[in-house]
Amino acid sequence: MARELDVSVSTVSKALRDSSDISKETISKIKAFAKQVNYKPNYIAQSLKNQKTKTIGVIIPDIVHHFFTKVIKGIENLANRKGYNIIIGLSNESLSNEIVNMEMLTNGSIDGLIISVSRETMQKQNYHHIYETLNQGIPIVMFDRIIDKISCDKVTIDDKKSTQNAVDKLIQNGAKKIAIITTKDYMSVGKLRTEGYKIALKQNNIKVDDNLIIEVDDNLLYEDHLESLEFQIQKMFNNCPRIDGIFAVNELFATVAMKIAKNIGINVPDDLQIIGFTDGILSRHASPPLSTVNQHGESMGEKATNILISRIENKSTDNYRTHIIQTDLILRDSTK
Amino acid sequence: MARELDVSVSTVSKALRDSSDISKETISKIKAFAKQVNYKPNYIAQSLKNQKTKTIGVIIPDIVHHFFTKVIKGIENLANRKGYNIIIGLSNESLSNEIVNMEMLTNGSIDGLIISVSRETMQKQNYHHIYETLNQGIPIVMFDRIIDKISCDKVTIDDKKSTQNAVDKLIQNGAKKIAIITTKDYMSVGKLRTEGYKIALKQNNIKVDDNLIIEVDDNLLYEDHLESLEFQIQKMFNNCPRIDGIFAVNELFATVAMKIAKNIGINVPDDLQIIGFTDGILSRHASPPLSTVNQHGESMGEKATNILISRIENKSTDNYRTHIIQTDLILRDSTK
DNA sequence: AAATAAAACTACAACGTTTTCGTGTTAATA
DNA sequence: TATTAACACGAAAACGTTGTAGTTTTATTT
Repeated sequence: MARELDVSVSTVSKALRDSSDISKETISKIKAFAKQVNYKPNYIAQSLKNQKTKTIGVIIPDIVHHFFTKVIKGIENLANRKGYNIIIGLSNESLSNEIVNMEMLTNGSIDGLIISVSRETMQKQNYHHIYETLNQGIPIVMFDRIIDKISCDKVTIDDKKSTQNAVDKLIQNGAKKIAIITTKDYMSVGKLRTEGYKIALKQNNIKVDDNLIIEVDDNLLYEDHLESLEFQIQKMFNNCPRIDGIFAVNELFATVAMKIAKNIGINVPDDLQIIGFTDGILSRHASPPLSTVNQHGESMGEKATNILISRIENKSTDNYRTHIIQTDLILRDSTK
Repeated sequence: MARELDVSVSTVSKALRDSSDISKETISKIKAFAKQVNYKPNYIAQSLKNQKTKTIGVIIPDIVHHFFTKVIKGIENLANRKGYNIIIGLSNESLSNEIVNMEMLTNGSIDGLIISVSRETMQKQNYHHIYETLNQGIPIVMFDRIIDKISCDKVTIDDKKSTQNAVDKLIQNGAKKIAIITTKDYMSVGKLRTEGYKIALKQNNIKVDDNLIIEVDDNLLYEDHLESLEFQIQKMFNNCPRIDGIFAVNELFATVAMKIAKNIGINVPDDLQIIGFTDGILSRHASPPLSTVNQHGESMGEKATNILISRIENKSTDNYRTHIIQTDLILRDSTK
């Protein structure tokens, strides 16, 4: 472009950035020409020069998942408004995939990272790659599945309290024998929600019955492969036919539980009340529609992005905080 | 790194790439040191040098959508295996968002683009931004919502034929009065599927009844805001109570139709058979589970990626092809 | 007319790589 | 011993920007 207009590249660069030491005529001449040839400054070169990519990395365990897509939507929205692009990596719940993805991104491609770690990462407690990224000076914001011992910014919900409120609601509605369908212990969210469940029971003087705590190993859970889940829930109904409340840590568990209950002639919500977690499409369109805890995934994504960008742009390295997104209970027809 | 080892940057660069004119001892010395300090070559600088970013842009209308997430999963998977990153833009069904996103990406950030255009883009038939990108020499692969008149690679399904097969199945199962719930005409997929529906009827000597073609304006359709959809379906049942088959162009329409039918006492599948489109989570967990046309979103994403990458790496500009992904009919309990 | 100040523009280094070409050292050959 | 070949390494340009530090031109003042 400089060649065509017979000026120096510096002049062009400055003209486009409205520098004060270029005359008005030259500025408008150059801008006109730039528009004409549809000139766009090369982002890569700018990134190299400024040591900023204006790109945020996002790593999640799975994209075919309502909650995560909501979060991404929130991230993308705010990021775009602030002039950032997002580049997405999927770990598929695998530690090695997570590592590969992080290595691909932490070579200068991104200014910061938003991550919800894989199941395997939590299980094996192998956080080496995360520490390394932080040591490289790349800020990280963890969301949803967070790791307490890593010091970085975090955005999550109060899993314990949210569950407690939901179970409280079941109790207030008259339920006495309340089961929880949760995940194995290594998942932070499953663990916390189970704790919340227990607290709610205790505070209402209901004894915790281990037969009513169904721990599903969702390692074994794939798309159409729900047998073990169904089997465990079926067994629970067989063992304790008088269950009148179920709290499920996600909407799939809640939906499947409701289906099985209906199959064996239990009426929802008259005989059995159910509350799930995550306000997804399944809950909304189940029959009856499921009451759920709304996690506000989009707000979560926005919050995470906000924190990350201010971290990127201010470079402060202290005062890591864990931000709590408020949940609320959406009452539909699976509760009285 | 060169400084610390007291060699030149060229030597380091060559050593890491196993150049033949560096001695073995030096190579191993440098590699050892590189590993020790966890050195990673800066991608941005490489991109600038090679004029290749090893990044694929993906623009879709919505990410909170089962089909699109499946496609992304396919894209990400293959892209990663081939050493590419993906960077995602969401148009939110808006033309201006689509344009903004494309401009953010076509400044050197990506080597190629995979896109499913927004509803507004189809409606207004404004393809300026797409032509511009192509003129810049950036290869594009369109999927699902494709635009015939643009010459570039495309990946899609045979909407007409798939629908025809599904409606055929309904007819073979004994349905005589079959409705279709589709979208307004400006959506290529809605239009094609409606055509397929008509062909199936005609081939079976059933007269097309316009009262049985429900065109939903999904501009008006937001998450919880299903009133107009429900109203139109309700009206259809009122007008033609003897409907015994429904083909819906997506799983939401199918699910809602089934819900309304059940509400007014129609038994599925005995009195009414339903087939939807897209094998999503709703279809699988509806009661009864819905028969659907499976679009194989993941294969679609993989195919698109494959085509794009070979286009990027071979730079051939001719022989644009439209690739058809085979669909199949998943028969569940909403059909006999 | 000379000195000074202001305005308008350019040269150049830098960002971190890769690559081509060149140079110096050592070893082999005549 | 002189010539050449093979080997090991380094210097420098290039990718497309930006910003600093000039340099040239024009205008203003004495």
